[in-house]
Amino acid sequence: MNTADLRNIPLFKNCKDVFFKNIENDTQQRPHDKGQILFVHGDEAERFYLIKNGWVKLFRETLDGAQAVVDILPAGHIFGETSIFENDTYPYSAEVVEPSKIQSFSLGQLKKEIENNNKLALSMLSSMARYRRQQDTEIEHLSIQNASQRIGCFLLRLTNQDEAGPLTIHLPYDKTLVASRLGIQPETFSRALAKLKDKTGIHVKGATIQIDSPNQLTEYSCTACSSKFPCKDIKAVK
Amino acid sequence: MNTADLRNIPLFKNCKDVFFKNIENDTQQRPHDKGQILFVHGDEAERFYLIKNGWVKLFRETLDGAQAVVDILPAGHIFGETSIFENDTYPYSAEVVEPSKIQSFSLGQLKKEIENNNKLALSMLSSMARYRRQQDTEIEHLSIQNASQRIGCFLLRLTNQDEAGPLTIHLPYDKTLVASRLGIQPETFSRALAKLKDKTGIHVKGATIQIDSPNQLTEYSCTACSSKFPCKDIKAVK
DNA sequence: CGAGGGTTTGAAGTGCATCAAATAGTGTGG
DNA sequence: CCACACTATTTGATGCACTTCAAACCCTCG
Repeated sequence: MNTADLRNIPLFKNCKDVFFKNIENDTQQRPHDKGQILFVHGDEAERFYLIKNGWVKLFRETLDGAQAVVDILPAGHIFGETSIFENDTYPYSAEVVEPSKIQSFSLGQLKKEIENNNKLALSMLSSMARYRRQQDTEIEHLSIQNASQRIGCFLLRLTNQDEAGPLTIHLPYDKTLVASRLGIQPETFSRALAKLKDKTGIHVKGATIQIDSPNQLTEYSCTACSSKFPCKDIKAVK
Repeated sequence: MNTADLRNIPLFKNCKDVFFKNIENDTQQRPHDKGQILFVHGDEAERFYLIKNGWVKLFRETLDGAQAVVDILPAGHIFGETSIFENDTYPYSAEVVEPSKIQSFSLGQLKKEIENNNKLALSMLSSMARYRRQQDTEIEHLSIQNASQRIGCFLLRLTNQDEAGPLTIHLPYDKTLVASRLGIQPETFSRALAKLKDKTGIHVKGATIQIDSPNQLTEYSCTACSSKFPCKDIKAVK
């Protein structure tokens, strides 16, 4: 895969060359190691980021050290861009979870463009609405689904949600990370996945999971969700 | 209190008289009884709503009957307006929980205005960003705070968050509703509130709660939250 | 091969849900 | 103003789900 480009982000589909020229004028790109913190929740925000390749975890942390994972993003995604509506502070912390190449851009430029380009403002509204839909669903899942159902739901959203027949998927990142993404402890994740195996006949071998009957999985998980499957809006990896 | 008016909604602060004239051209208002359903998640959305007085619960429901409360809104709030970014379907159901007067407006008019008035688009972006902040916090609370901490947090967000001394508040609606709002069962709510009483020295008498030491409450609840108190952004009743 | 991280398993404890029933509170009609 | 009906809230008893702590296992990679 080629590295990601700002021009391919749906959010910017209505932006003209001038915008890209301007914003690329003030850009930085560098490789980051696993574990590196890009910024911390509450930091003053001057730049937004594009993942050229790798993975980035967005999270929030409490005083007593507990962590809530907001999202885990793959290449092609931007983050930190909403800070312009958050008093110019980052609404979460960002940590690189795989060796990654990450590019950053000026938030000021973006802000200027949004204020003058109604099309961009509308795109941003759409993208925030999509995010909102996902968060609403996330809240619902946290309060209604049990651990196994959440895992099942996550697996289904990793598929293209079209095929009825057997299919094989790979977890996009460590089980521990998947667990944190779903608000589950690693130990519980392991046990809950075993339970899911019992209930839905999936086969697990390391990070590879074979789903013989997607129906059985939707039966098990989507019963405890208000969205009807397929739910392409709320993919596990967007 | 007077009944709420569209012109006082922050979202519309940058709209001209023409807009209000147009939109008020196509308006309906009527009283609703407790328990009435205004629309259901997934319904085609043609109108958005303003609560003139009363209370409205927004929620989602799963196949097996479980319910996740999205929010509970007082007079002066609009809802359903984001449907224009959700394929013109409502992203939640709405139920009147107190006898209420509710006014509705054309989503088409709103959409037209947003597409032509960049100021309005920007206001909407701000308002969606605020919502997003609240949702992020909600997710964090659900996965990190225990029931008593969530209640404590809720109580604190009912206050004006300024005074250090003793203060008295009233629950804005039934304890059962508060419980559902916080994703807690009524029985658990009752017990968790009792526990909170022990831990923080608050006094509870019906819907009236006296907080002798707000500090003790923040100590107890805000330790398990990533936002620092005061957190006026994420009020319990907005 | 050995070190280290990721993953699983075991044992025990905690918190919340559930079901059932008692109690408090509110509004109604007599 | 009282008794009744109905709802909201509390209390008790029990079970299940998830967490925690500890230890074993497994896999990968130098």
